[in-house]
Amino acid sequence: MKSEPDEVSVDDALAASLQTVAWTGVRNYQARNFMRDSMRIGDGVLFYHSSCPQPGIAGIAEVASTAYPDPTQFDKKSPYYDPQSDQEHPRWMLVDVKVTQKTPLIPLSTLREQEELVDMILLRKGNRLSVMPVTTAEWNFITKKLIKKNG
DNA sequence: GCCAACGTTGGC
DNA sequence: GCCAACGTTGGC
Repeated sequence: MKSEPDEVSVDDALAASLQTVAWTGVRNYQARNFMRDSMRIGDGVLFYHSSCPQPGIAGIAEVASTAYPDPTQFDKKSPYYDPQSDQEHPRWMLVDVKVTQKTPLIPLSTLREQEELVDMILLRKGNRLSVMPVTTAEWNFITKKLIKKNG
């Protein structure tokens, strides 16, 4: 899951109550569908920092809620306000995300060097999804091989 | 700031 | 249903 650290970084999430943040602002149907249809509480999440000086994986998190309507779509003062959505039929859904571990940053350039990750959706040319699935093999490689356990 | 790639919109 | 125009994403 991608977040711009200027908006919500791993540190911001760790500082939040229960180290949990609502994943507001997703306004892409495919990304929404992944949250709405494919996520289960406890699923692992790679917390990715995008649109910043050092894009890359910055932490490990987990899905902390089932999907529910993104409140910012109804907030006229929010940059994510969507006048075409309505309370009875919310267009945008989100999940809560709980950060469990801040990791040393794994830069995008490092991810691209890994033979095991050539098929990652995140790394596909032109990919613009902010929420996308990770395979078990990719997850294991990243969390067990790339992320050095401290100590 | 640039620009490739993509998603959405809307006329037809 | 097609597709041009437009707006956005996001790395560089």
